[in-house]
Amino acid sequence: MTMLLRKLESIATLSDGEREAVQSLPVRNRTFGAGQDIVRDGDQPSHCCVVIDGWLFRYKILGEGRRQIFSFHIPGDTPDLQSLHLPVMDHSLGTLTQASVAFIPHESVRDLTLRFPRIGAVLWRDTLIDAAIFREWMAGMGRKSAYGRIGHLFCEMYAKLEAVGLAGDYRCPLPITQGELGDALGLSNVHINRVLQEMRGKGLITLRNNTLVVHAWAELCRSAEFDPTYLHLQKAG
Amino acid sequence: MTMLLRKLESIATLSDGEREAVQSLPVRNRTFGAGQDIVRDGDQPSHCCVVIDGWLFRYKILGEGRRQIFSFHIPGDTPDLQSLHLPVMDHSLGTLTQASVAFIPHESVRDLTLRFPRIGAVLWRDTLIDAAIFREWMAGMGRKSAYGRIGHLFCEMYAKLEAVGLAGDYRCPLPITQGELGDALGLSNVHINRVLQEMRGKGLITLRNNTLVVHAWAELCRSAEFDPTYLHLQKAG
DNA sequence: CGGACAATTGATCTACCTCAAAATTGGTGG
DNA sequence: CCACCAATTTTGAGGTAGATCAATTGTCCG
Repeated sequence: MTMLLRKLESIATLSDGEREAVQSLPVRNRTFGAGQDIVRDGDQPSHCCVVIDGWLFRYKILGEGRRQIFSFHIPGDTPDLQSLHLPVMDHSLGTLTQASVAFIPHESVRDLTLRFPRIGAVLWRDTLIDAAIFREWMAGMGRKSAYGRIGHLFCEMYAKLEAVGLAGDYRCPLPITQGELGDALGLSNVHINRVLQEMRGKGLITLRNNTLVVHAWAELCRSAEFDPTYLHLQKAG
Repeated sequence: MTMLLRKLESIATLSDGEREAVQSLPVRNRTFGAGQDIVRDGDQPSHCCVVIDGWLFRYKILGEGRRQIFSFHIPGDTPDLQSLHLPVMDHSLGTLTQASVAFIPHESVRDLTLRFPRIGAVLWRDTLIDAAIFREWMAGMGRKSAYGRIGHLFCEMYAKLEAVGLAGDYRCPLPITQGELGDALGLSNVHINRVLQEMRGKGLITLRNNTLVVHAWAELCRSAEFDPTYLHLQKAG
């Protein structure tokens, strides 16, 4: 459970007892290939999960092949905490890349939050940040241009990766296809492609081999109206 | 605190002790005119709030007069629980109509959740449903037509109002202007107007005097792809 | 009765979509 | 190491849902 611990400690400072309790959680690890579902819309999961390695994403299928992607998840994330309190899934969780995922029984997590309310608060807080990110995406889809939305997603993913030590130097992994970007941002893959070329043309970014390099961070943030406040990256009081 | 109690009991059955603890919360009531801010982007609130009467909404201002509305709130809602764990606001909360709002100090709510973890779980659950609604709006803004989005919002508001006894008979209050609908759904007020006329023309709905009447519920749900699962209206186990 | 706000209408424009094909890329087995 | 397959990216050519701008009309109150 090192990954979960690292995530929790990035959010709040834990006592020895808390740390030990987290480490003694009964965890079962599983690996998945790319493009597999971990939990499906309508399921009633009995476990929460923590991303150990690889990327996951949450999505929902609408009719006629339409798909909306809600979030991308990186190592340390707990993309499925909601099933702790909402028994039936209203969306799906799948892998973007090959991934290693740790599963913890709901019962153990509930017990943990009862014995250590501060850990409960940290997990609750995590789901609130999740919601804050949803709001930010909503603002993008409702009121920003394709250019602004794409730039914003790049800023967000870089900031999140950097915060857990998986990126730096304005360079980060980004194993997301243009089609997936479109389904996340409410755009077509064709239009994503054209806007990416425009951003490349301006020398703002490079995106190749699943790697994003931002050549002009300040300019990217400005044009995407990116303000990281909503990520609430600072530690909790 | 009758309103909060009613809301909590609509979600889970409370014990006598829990009920009493909720009722003895130190509450301060305030009334607001229409169009006033209750909490602003950047604030660090010290209280949570519960809607007693009237409608609220959450929103964020982007540049150049653009605004994104994230949610509408009706009596019984707790639109500001996130400030309990995220000290600085990343959006604003304002009134849509004249409204009466109850404020409870964060400290008291935290204390309540410590003494009665089940209440904490219910509140946490409430914020998770909030996030589920955000996801549903995202899916609408990303992948649905204006027609589908508007219809979906009508279904959602009716379902939420009906669940707390504020609507029935396919008729409900809806004190939302066409401009506000547009800012919620990522559309212009002009287009909202035209789509509403189309829905009226088909005999689907009536919307006048801040009152919505749905004449063909099943057809509206179908055309909006509305499935209430995401509202998680059933009581918690 | 007047003033402000909300709804409606008309005309024009454009950001982004759809469809379809071609070019690239990356992974795989031989 | 190469050839090949499938998935992705890229390009081109229309098409359209919804935006913008600017009146006009309607409605609600004080």
